Amino acid sequence: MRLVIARCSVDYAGRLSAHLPLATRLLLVKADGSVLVHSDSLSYKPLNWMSPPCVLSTVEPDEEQTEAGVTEVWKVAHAKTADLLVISIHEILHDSSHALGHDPGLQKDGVEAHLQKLLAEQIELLGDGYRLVRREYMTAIGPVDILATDAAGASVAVEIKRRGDIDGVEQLTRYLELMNRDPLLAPVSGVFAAQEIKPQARTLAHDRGIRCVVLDYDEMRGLDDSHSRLF
Amino acid sequence: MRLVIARCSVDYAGRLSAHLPLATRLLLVKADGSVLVHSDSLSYKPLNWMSPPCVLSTVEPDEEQTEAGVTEVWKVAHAKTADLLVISIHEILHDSSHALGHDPGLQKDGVEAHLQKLLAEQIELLGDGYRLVRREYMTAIGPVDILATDAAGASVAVEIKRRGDIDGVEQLTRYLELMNRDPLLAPVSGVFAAQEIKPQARTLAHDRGIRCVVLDYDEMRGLDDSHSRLF
DNA sequence: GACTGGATCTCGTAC
DNA sequence: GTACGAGGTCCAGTC
Repeated sequence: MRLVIARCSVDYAGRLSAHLPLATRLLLVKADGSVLVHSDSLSYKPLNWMSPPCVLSTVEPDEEQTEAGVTEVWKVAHAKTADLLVISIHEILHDSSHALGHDPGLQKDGVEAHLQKLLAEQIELLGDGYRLVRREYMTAIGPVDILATDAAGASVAVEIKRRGDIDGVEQLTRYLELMNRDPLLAPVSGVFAAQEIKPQARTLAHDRGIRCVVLDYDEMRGLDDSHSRLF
Repeated sequence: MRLVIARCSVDYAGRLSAHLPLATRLLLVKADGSVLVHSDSLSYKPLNWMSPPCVLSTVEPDEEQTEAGVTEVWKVAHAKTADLLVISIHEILHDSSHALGHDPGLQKDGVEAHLQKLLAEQIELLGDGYRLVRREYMTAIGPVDILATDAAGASVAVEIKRRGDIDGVEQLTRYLELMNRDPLLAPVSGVFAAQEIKPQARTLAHDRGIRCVVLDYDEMRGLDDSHSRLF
């Protein structure tokens, strides 16, 4: 990764035309050749950029550009499309390169895993007297998201999805079939819990005697104190 | 703007939970307090970030963290929501700060200006015998995008929009009223040109005797050679 | 490979 | 302020 702080102007021609007047900015050249132009505010999104695969070439400024104060011109061309990013550099204030190595990448515990954790902690949301047996209860065909017991002590298998679709109902149905063959567990009833349940999924679930529960993620997060552990 | 290259792990808790295992990354702290975490590939989007308004505080690692090799912990808290980004730094390999000053921001010559330029160059798209008089033809209430003449030599005012909405038709109507009072120009007919024209706008335009022309941006760009000038 | 839908979407603009 | 639509959308999944 190469970090350059430079006074520069930038032109982009591709799906649109855009221009950045002369100012001091960060030029970020990544190992894959991609280039990002960042200003000192307005986070997240670069002012301008070129996505990989692309090729950076440095060329000498022509006479006109030299007179205008340009010392160096970067041309970043996309390898497949005609997109072109031209960075006209007037002055380089900082230039350093760094070997970062491979990045293992982002792990999104994401919403489904988080919902599972929250619901396990707030299992009483399913009804009075409900108690958690365990998360990720293992069966021969895979783990059930949550195994609980109701007020009468009967087993309840819970399948959690962010968006409740037919697939999720089918999945829960397979678990229920299998678990109901186990005399130690049977009878096992099913709960299909999701932030949003599609009408088709709801119909199918009801048809199979599976209860549907819509989860209010924000409210559950509000009740939860786990993210305060980071403080 | 502060640039830090560091071996670090990152945790985010907010609208979702996410974790970045220990690796070497770029930490970018902007003047507005926002923080971006970038890896050396996969351009454009940071691996993780915190948007302004937010507050960065540096805290000492606790005993457990120190034993794990953490030398410094950054906590970036959003000012309004409960979003929190925690960066556990194991080693700082580079650290520099730079005053960038204000950025004039991106000028999207964008599609409308580009369409205007292209249509001026390809004015015959409006019909055989059409000729360009000038772009940005000035009137008392503002510039008309394009003034042209048709095959008979009569004046034609062209309003160009990316998306043709009712507003654009109203705008062109005002220009036409004004220009038709000028005996040197009158009679002036109107053309409403856009990549996409909404049904309501089309109806209104036809009702006022204004012709609608849908522009094929890609095709016009294909005929154009101006963006090749950048090469 | 094309297609589809989600996103810590972001970013405008109209209302 | 909120609501709606577009984005150089990006991105990951599926067909």
